[in-house]
Amino acid sequence: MRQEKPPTIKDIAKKFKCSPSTVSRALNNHTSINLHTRQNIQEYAEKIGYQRNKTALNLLGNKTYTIGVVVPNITSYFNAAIIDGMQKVLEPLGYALTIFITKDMYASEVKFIEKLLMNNADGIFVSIASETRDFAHFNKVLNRGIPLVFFDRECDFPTHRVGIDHYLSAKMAVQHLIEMGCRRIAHLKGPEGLAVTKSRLNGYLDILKAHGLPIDESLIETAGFKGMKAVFPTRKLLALDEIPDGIFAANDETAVAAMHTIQQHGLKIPQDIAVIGFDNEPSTAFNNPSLSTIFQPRAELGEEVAHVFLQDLNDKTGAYPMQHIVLPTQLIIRNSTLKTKI
Amino acid sequence: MRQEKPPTIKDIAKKFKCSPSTVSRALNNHTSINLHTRQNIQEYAEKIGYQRNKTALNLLGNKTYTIGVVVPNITSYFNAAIIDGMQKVLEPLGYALTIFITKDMYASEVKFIEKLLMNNADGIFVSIASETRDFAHFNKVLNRGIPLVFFDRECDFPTHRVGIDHYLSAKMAVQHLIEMGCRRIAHLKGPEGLAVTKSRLNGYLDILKAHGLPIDESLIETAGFKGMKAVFPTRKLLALDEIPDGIFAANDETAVAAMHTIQQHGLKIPQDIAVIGFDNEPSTAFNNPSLSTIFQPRAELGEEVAHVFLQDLNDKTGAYPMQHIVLPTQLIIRNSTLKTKI
DNA sequence: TTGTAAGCGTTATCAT
DNA sequence: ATGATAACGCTTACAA
Repeated sequence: MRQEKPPTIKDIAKKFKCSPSTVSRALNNHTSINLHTRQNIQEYAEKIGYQRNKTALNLLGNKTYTIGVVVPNITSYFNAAIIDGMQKVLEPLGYALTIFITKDMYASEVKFIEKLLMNNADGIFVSIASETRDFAHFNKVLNRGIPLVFFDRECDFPTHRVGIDHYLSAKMAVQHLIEMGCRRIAHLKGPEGLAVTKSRLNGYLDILKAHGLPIDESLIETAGFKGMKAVFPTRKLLALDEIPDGIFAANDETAVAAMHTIQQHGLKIPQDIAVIGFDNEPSTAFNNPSLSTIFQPRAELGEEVAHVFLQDLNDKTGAYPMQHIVLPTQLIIRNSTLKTKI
Repeated sequence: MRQEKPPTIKDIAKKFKCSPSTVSRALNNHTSINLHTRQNIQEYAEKIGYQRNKTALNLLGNKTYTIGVVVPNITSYFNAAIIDGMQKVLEPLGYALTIFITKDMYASEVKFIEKLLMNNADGIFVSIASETRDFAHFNKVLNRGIPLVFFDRECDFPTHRVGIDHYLSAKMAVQHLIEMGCRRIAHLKGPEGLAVTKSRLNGYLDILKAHGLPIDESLIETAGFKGMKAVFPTRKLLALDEIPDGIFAANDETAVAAMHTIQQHGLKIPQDIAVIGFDNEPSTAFNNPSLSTIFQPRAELGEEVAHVFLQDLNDKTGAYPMQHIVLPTQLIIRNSTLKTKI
């Protein structure tokens, strides 16, 4: 059972006492090959379960049909759904997705890009690690002419980008809290060092200013993207002399953790404190209370990344312009912010 | 910028006016090569950013350092965390994980296995699709001597398997409900056609019997693994003349959806109905009330899969015995079942 | 210490 | 209609 080497084109050639090239052509259904032998060979190949060796093809054609996806994590619904969207578009075209998880570490990111280069990936999709400050490792990718697409997380590097408008979306979220009557709105920020964290913070600040509301530094805490990390910052908010009456959280995970912490504290949501999240993970509809949030079109994000890649790849002139695609988000109003009926 | 072909060993050879083999050996640090030229070549290679072409290596060595992971989905935290565990063990050893998402479709599963075979994957890990009844597509994998490891979902096919004891875990969960005073316990089953669904159902049935509790068919509903799909079955339970006082859900997602539905109905958890889930997704600790559940060691599951693969691969005799690894689960008691203090 | 040549599996070009 | 050969990038006996 072990050891059984897969049959090659040569094995078939021997069987038919013909040359490997004949077999190759027959298998590729070349009309130049005698219909009879062609069919015979095809049948036999089928019978013995012959399969083209893709590695050999790769070496020849310089195309691997492999795409590297470098992400901080895949356990967040958001990233998983994006990958889902990528596969939906790319798999039918014969591409396989190779996933590398950086855990937000710069060193891993660099290593994975190197690997992908060695493996001759046909394309590379990246959601930048939060640790990453230097982008030199991506220069090689560009120099090799490999399509490189960044998604979700923003960053300054001259390549394709697919994401949403974090600044605007933050504004939408906080604007909604204001409309619900909140006047003392806290922000549980995402991870330090991420451009999107800054963008959202700016959205939060600007919309407060626009409404003439004061900025209170003590209402701004860093919670990251993990629920566990949000508990302590939330407690700090609840320990303030004047507690907030609304919270804009970095994502749904932190929002849910914040809600739990608030409820543990004996306060009511949204009556005492309204909470809004970010992402619209499916489970948030089932929270108690259900969570208001900003919907990100994650599957579409993934599909769009794939499309940009394909267009770049198919562009013969090599002059495919850099894409910067921004998909619209959506305010989802549920019970966690519904202080008054609207 | 485009087109820049990656440098090959030949390019370096030309530069140094030596043969490709010399370069190859120098790059591999063969002691037979003059230390001086060896270093020169290495430096130059480094300088121009030379990287071995892995495709060529693959063709030579018949090893791709690629592992195919075939899963129903990656958006469930559970599967994502398993993949995480796999990467943790395998990536440092140079393996890359290629992910294929079947969406529980048999046809996709077959197609992906074919692909993986063509791509000369070094190993294949599978969580079987719920549609799959026939396992013929896996025979080729075994015949080619490619290590095949099934994980999570149970099924009858003679290959390695890594998972938990679903029967026993279900018993644990329901036993707990009984201990909390539940006497009319409903079961929201997982997807039809899955062996684990049956195993858990059997656990549920057997433990009820063991406690002398009656089996009521109307208390057994199919909810699948998706929250949305659990709402209607839960409503059916709530519409019964005699509603249940406890629910054992297929997983946390359905448990949370069930809780929400129950609360919408004006009932209290756990006072009116206790609810227990399965998996222990991190977010469930933050639910209101927090969700009791069965913890599955998902990361360890993934790591164990990787270890089994490695052992099989390294076994020169080809007689590595079939592994059937069962990892222990754990009852996590939270507020959704705490009718009385314990 | 270094070069030559064969080979991994396939296809394309050029002959025949 | 089919065969021989070179090529893809690299490694490794075997020679020198």
